[in-house]
Amino acid sequence: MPTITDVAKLAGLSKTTVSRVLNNHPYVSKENKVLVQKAMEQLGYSPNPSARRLRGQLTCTIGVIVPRIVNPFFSYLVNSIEKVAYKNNYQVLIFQSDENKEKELNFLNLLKIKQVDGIIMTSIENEWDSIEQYTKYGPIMLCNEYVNNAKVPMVRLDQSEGTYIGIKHLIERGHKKIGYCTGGLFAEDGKDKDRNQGYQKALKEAGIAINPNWIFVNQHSIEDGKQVMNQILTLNDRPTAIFTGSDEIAGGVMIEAKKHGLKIPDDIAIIGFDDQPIAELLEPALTTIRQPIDQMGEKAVEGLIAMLNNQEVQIKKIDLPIQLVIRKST
Amino acid sequence: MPTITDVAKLAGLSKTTVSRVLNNHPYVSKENKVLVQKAMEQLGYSPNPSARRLRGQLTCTIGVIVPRIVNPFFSYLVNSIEKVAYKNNYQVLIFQSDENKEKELNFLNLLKIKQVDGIIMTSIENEWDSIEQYTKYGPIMLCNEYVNNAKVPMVRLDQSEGTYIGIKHLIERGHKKIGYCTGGLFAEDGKDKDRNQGYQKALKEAGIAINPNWIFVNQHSIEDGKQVMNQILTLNDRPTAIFTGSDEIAGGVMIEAKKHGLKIPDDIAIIGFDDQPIAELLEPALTTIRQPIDQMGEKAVEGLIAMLNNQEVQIKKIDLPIQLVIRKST
DNA sequence: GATATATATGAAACTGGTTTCATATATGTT
DNA sequence: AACATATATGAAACCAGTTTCATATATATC
Repeated sequence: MPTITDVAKLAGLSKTTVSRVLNNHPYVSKENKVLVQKAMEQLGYSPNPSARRLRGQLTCTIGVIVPRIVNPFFSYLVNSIEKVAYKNNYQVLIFQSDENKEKELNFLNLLKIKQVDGIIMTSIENEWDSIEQYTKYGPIMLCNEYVNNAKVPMVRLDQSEGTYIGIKHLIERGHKKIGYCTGGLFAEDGKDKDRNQGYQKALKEAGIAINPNWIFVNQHSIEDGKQVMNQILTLNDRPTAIFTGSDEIAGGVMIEAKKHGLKIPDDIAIIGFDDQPIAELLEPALTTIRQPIDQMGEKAVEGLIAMLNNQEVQIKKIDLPIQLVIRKST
Repeated sequence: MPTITDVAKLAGLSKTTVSRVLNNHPYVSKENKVLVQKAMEQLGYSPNPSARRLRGQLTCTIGVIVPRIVNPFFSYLVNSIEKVAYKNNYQVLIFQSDENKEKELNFLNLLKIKQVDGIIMTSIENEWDSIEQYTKYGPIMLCNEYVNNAKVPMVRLDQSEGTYIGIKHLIERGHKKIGYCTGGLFAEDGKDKDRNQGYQKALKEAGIAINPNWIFVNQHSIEDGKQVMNQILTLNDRPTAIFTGSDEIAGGVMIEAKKHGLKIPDDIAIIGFDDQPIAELLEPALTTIRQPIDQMGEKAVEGLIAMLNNQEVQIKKIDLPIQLVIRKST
């Protein structure tokens, strides 16, 4: 591996001048700049990132925190993040928080020790106060999950509106008994809180009272969905429709409903969230609320890189469009 | 951020001794070792990885190459790799080759410039000859995809056997006209070649001739699966069963078959590969060949870390068990 | 008791870059 | 012409560690 010294020797100049060319400093003559560039090319030189890093500079790495990569929503998000990062010559360090507060802080610490230039958080486990202090070590961008009053940029969609149009769709189909799955019922901020608000708003508008028996908390996976359905089956007064909060939960609900001979959507209508590929594969195909995942990833990376380049951090909230995709399950 | 110098000062010793403690060198007295450890604890010291890296040592980062993270097979693999890596204090740099040779080489280059300690390749785009040269910069471990005669360790399962039991299962169900999807028909080595062999072996044993019209090359995604089904529909002489090579392709085949009124498995039997979560969600539930993904990821990371620790590189092939999961689609 | 070996420690050199500082020359201004 | 400023360059210090080398002491061997 050639070093900066090799390049300097070949070009007949000092390390300093080579470093200046490398970093686009002013005050290098055109002729010498060309000389250096030729020498670099001839040697196939590329600067050692560790050495640059040591001096407190670029690491060309961005960290991404996801709760679980196996959740297709997040693997699609990581996919688009990685693609845009690659185009911009950034590497992507991936990290699963596993919904564990300590793991999350461990990863944020990489900002402090200059292992990553910035971090995209697609989920948030800790209180915002604990996270905020890390922003002094490098930029943090929120994508998907968010904290409304946080002073960092965020890419998100209006979860309240998404849930509202989903529930409203069920009401328009004639349903009055609507089940509701949520990540957290008493969320004080962010996605779950906004979703809960959308749910309440839609019911209130239609003059429908909330039935606590039909609310299912802390739901995420296919397995959770199955359990929700089994819980519903034990009820005397059952909901005729259910809003699931993710296509995975919807899949679990559906498989278990069919197993017990229920017809979808006649006996129970199901609506998902995300519009993942499985939405189309399910039988009947799943009505769901589409999130523009690719766009979310793109905007997040572009925003983060912008923060890394412009010194002045702009705190922007980027809201993306939301869309109801009606298929056969409602 | 405290540095090694701060620790040395507080302990009243030299940087050298602190470094020795840090790296478990012999010849440090017990008393001084304790002194150093106490100082480190008191200061909340953690060594700067860039500085260590610069000296050509540990980066505590392993790279993982996947073709596409959105393929659930690979997101599950990455999941288990990340979990085991985290337990062992390693970070995971993720990289999508997108089935692009140049991108793959770009990533392997991180080994050369000491950005990662080692790399796990879950897919292989380039000829092995081009890849092999990178092994001199750091260990490469193959996981899932493999090159039989490569002199690097690999974690895999017997793809030939997997395909063989899958096809044999179809034959036992009375099928004689069996369609076959494959990544590459003329693969000279690795997974696809072995799968093709298993396919041929099963047919040969049953005295069934291969019909080239029923072979579909370069298949990977749900969309591909749909196209396969559409191609089948154009045939006068159609297969009565199809081996798909992945649950995703199987899903695509199934959705399209149902769309055209075919009954599964009566009109066409479908068998997948991987046993992904969707296998169970499909209607009818998918018969498939299970790959022990979690175990593959675990073994790959453990193997790579072993190579990084023991200087002597053991070239081991780890074969994992394979299993036919019979559901309703066959 | 003399010599060889194992244990223990620190000063200084080194890794590959970036940054600071000193210096030299070219250009602009009065 | 005298002085100020802009341009251009390199030597040396620096980042935070690791490694080499020199040296001192303790223990083992003959």
